[in-house]
Amino acid sequence: MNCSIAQALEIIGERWTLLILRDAFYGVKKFGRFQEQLGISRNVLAARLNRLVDEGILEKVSKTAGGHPEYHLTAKGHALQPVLIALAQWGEEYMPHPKGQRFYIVEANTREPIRRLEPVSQDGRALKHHEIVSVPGPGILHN
Amino acid sequence: MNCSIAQALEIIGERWTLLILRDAFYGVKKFGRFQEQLGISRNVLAARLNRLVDEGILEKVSKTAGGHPEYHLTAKGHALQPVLIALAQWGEEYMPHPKGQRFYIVEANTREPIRRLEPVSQDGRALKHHEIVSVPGPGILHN
DNA sequence: CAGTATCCTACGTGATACTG
DNA sequence: CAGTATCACGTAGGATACTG
Repeated sequence: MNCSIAQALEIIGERWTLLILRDAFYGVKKFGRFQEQLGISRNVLAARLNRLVDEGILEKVSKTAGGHPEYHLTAKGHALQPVLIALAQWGEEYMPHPKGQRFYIVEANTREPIRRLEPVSQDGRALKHHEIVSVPGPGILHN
Repeated sequence: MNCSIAQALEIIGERWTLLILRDAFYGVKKFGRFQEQLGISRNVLAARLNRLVDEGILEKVSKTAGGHPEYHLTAKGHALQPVLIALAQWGEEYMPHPKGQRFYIVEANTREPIRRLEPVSQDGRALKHHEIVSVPGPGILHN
């Protein structure tokens, strides 16, 4: 399916994958930490990590201080942050915890919550969902 | 798992679901159109649509002009647009089609491409991935 | 056209045991 | 600790036939 969303989901649409990446953004790097955080079985975790390394989303760093390998987000991996933020904000808004926000995504320096992620025009105006359309480009037209 | 990302994925993490929603954003409303667009089997499509209606993401409208039911995005559904945009932009950037962009997401009026989705601080500064952290809120602390 | 019901298969997942 | 190998299970998915 020639669609960037479908292509993206081919990789990160697998179960567990986005949760692994969520933890990676939280700073988790070691196999065992992922495993205990997620409660995922070891073989599946290994498969997912390998896949993410193959796709260039994580980088396996073998020569670490402790002698144990670590998994680091690459630039391609870091570029997924908006996806996770969008998911988190949607989840907080429409499936809230009764006691309030589970997490605040804040600016590291000021500790101020960031804005809700929203589409903006080139000149910086926020766009409502009906002000947006998608139009075919060369990648679709020339098959 | 008490995490807004995990909660969100519980619903929209199922295979096909985000592709169904992508088509819904493209304006697809009828069962048959979804089916032919996606090449999904009818029973699975029916299950997914029902789930999305149950979750308040789609609304089933039975009294239409043609007499056939339609599925419309609700506010909760429209709120997922940033997720899809983030996925699409990531896919276009890191898994590009050799002939160029498959789609441009543009402002409806001007036909100008929108900006890349990015986290911004309250006062509107763009934030790099390392300038962002997430801190626990009441929904986590009080279990 | 818009589903539902049934069957069958394949794959994803977890549990466990094993290795370096 | 960081995996790999194997097995056993459940379920998601497609195909097909049927219904209003």
